[in-house]
Amino acid sequence: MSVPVPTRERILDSSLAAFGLRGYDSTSLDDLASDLGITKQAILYHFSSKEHLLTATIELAVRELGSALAGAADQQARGIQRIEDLVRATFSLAARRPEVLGLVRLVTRQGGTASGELASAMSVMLGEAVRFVETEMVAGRFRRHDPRMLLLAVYSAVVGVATEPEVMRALGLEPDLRSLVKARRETIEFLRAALIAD
Amino acid sequence: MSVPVPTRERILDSSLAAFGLRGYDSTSLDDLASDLGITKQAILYHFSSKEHLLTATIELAVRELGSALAGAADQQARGIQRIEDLVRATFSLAARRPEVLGLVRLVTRQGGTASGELASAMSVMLGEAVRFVETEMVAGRFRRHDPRMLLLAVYSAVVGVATEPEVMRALGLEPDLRSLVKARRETIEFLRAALIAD
DNA sequence: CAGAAAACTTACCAAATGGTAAGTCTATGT
DNA sequence: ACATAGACTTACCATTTGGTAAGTTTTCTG
Repeated sequence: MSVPVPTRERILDSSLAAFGLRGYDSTSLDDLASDLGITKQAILYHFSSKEHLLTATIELAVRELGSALAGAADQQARGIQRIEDLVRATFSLAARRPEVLGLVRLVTRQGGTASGELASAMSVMLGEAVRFVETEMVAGRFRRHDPRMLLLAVYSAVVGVATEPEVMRALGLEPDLRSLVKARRETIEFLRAALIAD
Repeated sequence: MSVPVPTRERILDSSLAAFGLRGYDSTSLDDLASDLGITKQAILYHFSSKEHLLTATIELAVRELGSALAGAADQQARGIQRIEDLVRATFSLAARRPEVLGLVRLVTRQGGTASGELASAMSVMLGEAVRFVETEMVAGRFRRHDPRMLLLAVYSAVVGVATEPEVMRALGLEPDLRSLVKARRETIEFLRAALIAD
């Protein structure tokens, strides 16, 4: 017997999908409401303005991103294994819920008012990542690079591959599950080649 | 004595900047017009609808992208040198005219009606790139990968690094010219490590 | 210089958008 | 049974938006 999902959560789910896949300005409250079979004012009852809705949606995305990554990364894993875990988790998230990474990207690009929270959450994650990469470099398991630049390249490559279906199409690849699996494997290979010290 | 720039071109320049940096839906014709000191109807005189304006803007971006890359890539260059030329050109474009890559990204992501031309232009470029990479692999200068997947990773890494200032900030890097130069150098190092066969 | 085409502007307009005000229905605790 | 609070809906509203119609000014041409 399924418990009915509270309206508030349904709104957040819908707006995460819409904002993440189509963008903030491209999504009207009326669109959201009619998708949910409610009225716009029901949304404004739960979230006092569109911007507040965006803020709450970003919070949700941060939680989902955080739990997806935290759940995947074995804290004990070292070297390329840990990177592999994270890439796998990122691709899995991109396949299951593309809107989450879409929203992260939207916010990191536009940077508006509501982005403070995501920016700080990202800062924490990236700070940990920098320390991890530095440790690996000191231990001689990774090639020497500027850790921050390296992470920027890795982040861009992974999120890009995972979220650019149109580019895949332009390359003659269908963005279906099989291709995504292949893209993940190749991305890991690529990173392995770039990272592992001889 | 500078010749006055025709209104049509001024509109295209403005809309390239606005669409590329802020997005299509986020840019109103009234905004564009008041920036240019003309009325919205002057825009609609030159371009019969907002969508037509987008199409023309995309054409402009494709031309700029094409000439930036064509001008940089020495057709004779082989191996990593050619990749380096292209990365350098891409970063240069990202620094000089971030809106061009922004628009390319916008269109490759949203895919709408007007994207046909850019998609086909990209297909051509990427087709050439695939053949180039294959040649290099056969010649033993590059490691063996799936060329298309490799290009997807390279494209994502380069365009990502060049166009994600917010992520740079989250990493504690200011997206100024010096950091961009450093990012370019590191990206080339990264690609070199990933690509060059032992 | 006449006149026509090009390059605009002023004046509108219908639809969409985010948001407010006020009412309705329902559950719940007293 | 009844007030009360929560969860909505119906009814509006001001602004913004893309777009049309009709004029006006400028530029080119015969």
